[in-house]
Amino acid sequence: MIERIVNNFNLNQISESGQCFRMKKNGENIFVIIAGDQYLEVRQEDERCFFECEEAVFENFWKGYFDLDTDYGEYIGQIDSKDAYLKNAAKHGAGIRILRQDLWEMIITFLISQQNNITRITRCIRNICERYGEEKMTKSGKIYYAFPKPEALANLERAQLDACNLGYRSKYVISTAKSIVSGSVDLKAIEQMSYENAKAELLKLYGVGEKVADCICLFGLHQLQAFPVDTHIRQALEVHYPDGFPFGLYRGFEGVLQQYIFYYELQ
DNA sequence: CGCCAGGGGAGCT
DNA sequence: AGCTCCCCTGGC
Repeated sequence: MIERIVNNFNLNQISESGQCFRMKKNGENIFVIIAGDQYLEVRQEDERCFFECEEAVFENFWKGYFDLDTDYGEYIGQIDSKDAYLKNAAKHGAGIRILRQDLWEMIITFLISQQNNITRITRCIRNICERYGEEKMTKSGKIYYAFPKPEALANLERAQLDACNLGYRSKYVISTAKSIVSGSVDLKAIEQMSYENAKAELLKLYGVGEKVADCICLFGLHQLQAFPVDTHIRQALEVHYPDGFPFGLYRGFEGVLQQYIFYYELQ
């Protein structure tokens, strides 16, 4: 078990901020997170965090996954002192971090998220993992399921994904999986691209529009300048920034502020 | 180019 | 029963 003191890190807020749908609260301060083929339990007591894993796995995977080497206070400190709304939003969600999640998982996750709610998105993801992801076992004998590989989804019939509760999003997932498997869209290449180029490439995928592409850039590529605009964000910006959001003040970490606003508006 | 119906329900009040 | 859901595609 690894013990760490971390500032500006709150698993409750991260799990509620709607960026990760494979993080489950499992008791008062205990969270289970599945990422790729890894399984982790974390217990959090304010700034004290207890990660149930080996040192090497923590150093090589989870530390990066939770973005623990980044000081989010640096971002919050740069907020315009005259902007009371944004300051309050950041204060309210100061424990949020932008996780470094897998690109492929984020593509499918945010295809499913469109015109959908958190409860159902979580259920959809669980369904496809349990049916089409590889079954794994922890050292203590707990069964869990990895995220299905592109090949596993590309060969499905629409009805099989309909049964996972995806609705009309089934055809997007199958078509996108086919594009990845065939190599017409190259994920390894996208990981090396600038934000603009990566986004343009993602927009080639059937079912990926402006908003979903930005979510993928932010959560799957850690492109912090991506600023996904959904109906809630649009409304919030119209109310609090009638003359436009001051993107120029926050170059390079716009997406972090987007998360603070999104989480703030959620409450 | 702008507009908007339709997709297929399920979750929440 | 009605409204919403971190929308995108395709047709006009």
